[in-house]
Amino acid sequence: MLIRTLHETKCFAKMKSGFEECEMTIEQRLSAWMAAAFARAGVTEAAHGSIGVRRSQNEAFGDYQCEAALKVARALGQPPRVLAAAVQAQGTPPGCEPLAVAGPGFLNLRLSTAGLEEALEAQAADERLGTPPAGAGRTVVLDYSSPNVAKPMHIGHIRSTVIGNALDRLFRFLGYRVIADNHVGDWGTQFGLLILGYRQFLEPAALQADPIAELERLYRLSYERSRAEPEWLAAARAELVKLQAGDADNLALWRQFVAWSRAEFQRVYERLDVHFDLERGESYYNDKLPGVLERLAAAGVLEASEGAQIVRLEAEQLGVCIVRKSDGGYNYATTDLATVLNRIDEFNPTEIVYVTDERQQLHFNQIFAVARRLGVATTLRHVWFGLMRLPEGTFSTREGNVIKLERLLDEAESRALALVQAGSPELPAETQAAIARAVGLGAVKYADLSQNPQSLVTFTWEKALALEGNSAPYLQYAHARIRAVQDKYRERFPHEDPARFPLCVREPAERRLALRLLQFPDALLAAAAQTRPNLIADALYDLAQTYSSFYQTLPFLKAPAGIRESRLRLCDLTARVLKQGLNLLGIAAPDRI
RNA sequence: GCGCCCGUAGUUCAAUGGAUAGAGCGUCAGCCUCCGGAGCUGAAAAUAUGGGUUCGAAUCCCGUCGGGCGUACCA
Repeated sequence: MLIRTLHETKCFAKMKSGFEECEMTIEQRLSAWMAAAFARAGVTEAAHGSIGVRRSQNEAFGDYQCEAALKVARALGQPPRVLAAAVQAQGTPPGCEPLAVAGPGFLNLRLSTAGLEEALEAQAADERLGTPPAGAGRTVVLDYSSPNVAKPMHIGHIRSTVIGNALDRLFRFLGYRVIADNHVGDWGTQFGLLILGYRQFLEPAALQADPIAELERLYRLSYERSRAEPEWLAAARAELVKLQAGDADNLALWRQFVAWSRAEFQRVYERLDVHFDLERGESYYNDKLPGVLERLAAAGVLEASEGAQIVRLEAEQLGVCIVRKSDGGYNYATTDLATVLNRIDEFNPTEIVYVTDERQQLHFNQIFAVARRLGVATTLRHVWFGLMRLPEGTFSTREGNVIKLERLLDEAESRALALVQAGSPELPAETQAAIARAVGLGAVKYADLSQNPQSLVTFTWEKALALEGNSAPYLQYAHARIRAVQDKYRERFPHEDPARFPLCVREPAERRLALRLLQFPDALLAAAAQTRPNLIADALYDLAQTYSSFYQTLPFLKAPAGIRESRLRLCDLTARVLKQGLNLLGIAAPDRI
């Protein structure tokens, strides 16, 4: 598991004595207290399972709630409210008001004003905004994006890239050592067709203008012909065999294809602000494939069937996994196994995480099962996401209904630019363009990251480019507005420093904001544990909404001295959380938009 | 056929088995003498369907209907 269980986290926090306050989130601290209180009342986690608190959905029920009394009452033969009352009698958690027993047996917790203020001061003083180093000492290899050579990156690629990159940033922030690897599809049967197509149909002018578009066209032509002419297909296979045997001409051509593609990918990654530690394509593992077969044979799991070499996985309901084709060639299962083994040897990771679409579930389940047969103990996880499709159906290179990723980004930027020009005509054009890039790109990324990765998404321009409501620009706007307030404060009170004043949380709007701020670290832990960046997006949107309401309700600059500074500090902390959260999603938060 | 996933307001999405199912867009009604209206406040509006488990189900189990994906040599 990426994130330890709550119990383990508690132990971890205790080991680092002296830092307890910073090593645990509010929710973890209250959960630990609650588990101890239940233990004193005779109910242990060992006997009854994990006991903790969760944030309340409804503020009428306090800030946090515990429903453990309801869950274990039956096993104890006690009415839940009696048990809850017994826990209530154990005392009051630090920083809280006395426990309340409510409804059928809920225990409701409300942070005291002093407790809230103290926790907020600690968060404000912490560069990491109160986030525990949950990944310290752990290594994760993160495999994402992985486009195919000779094909343009289209909007179907954005999910793996953007979701994977958000997880990448999140894990790093949590203290993991992350090895982000772009497992580019640069080897395989498509190259036979491509080489043949290149020799037959190439238009040099088109190649010069846009190499990838031309390669894609060549591939499509060659593919179509292969379906009609068996001889063409056979010729393509022959070119592939030559390539794999190291034929100099074919190898040179292949290298050129890869180079063109990589240049194009790189251009997109730069725009997306996505960076990898490794970009090992499938070809990297080419010479390691025979070794995989040897290991499988040595483990006694290899079997011949219909001319192919397979591993039977019927026991796991996973069918059979072909590791060597009947023509002697290796396939992607072999490559992925070699990749697993290589990553373990080289990086000794705690776990390896793959971010791909849902269609590869069976494939990875097979790979993981075979790896276990080879004695691999490393945690292997497939984080899959739903396909992206168009209203009229699935993308298909052959049908030519793909939308290039770069076109989407261009469109996003130009729409954002129009807004910036209208809203901030006084800014220099260069600044406007930079803001438009941040806003447009943010909108595109956020559209993907703000929903559950596993849901199937239907692409629409309207949704992908939303600039208001639950969108990145809304968050960026909230952030920029805070920076403007701070500027104005410095202008009017040049000799004051808000940091010298305590935070006070008195008004309901302040209290709500304070709670949202303190819940940010828990959202990060949940997002990592569930590998769902949308939990970060949800928390940020909730925070920004709460902030906007706070902003409308209470005066800052016109508030009495002291209150004024406290509110400025709340603004500052909100801006920091928004900026950090957006950064984890790969979205910039400019000071002006 | 078998396997995986999904059906939530008009629409696009939320909701770690918990209390009154939340948002965006759209619709309707309000809010700029004040710190940025890309904003705020309010209203109408939803768990496909039938059973079951549970103190409690959108969530877990079974059936039905509807949709997506996969299912031996593409990756």
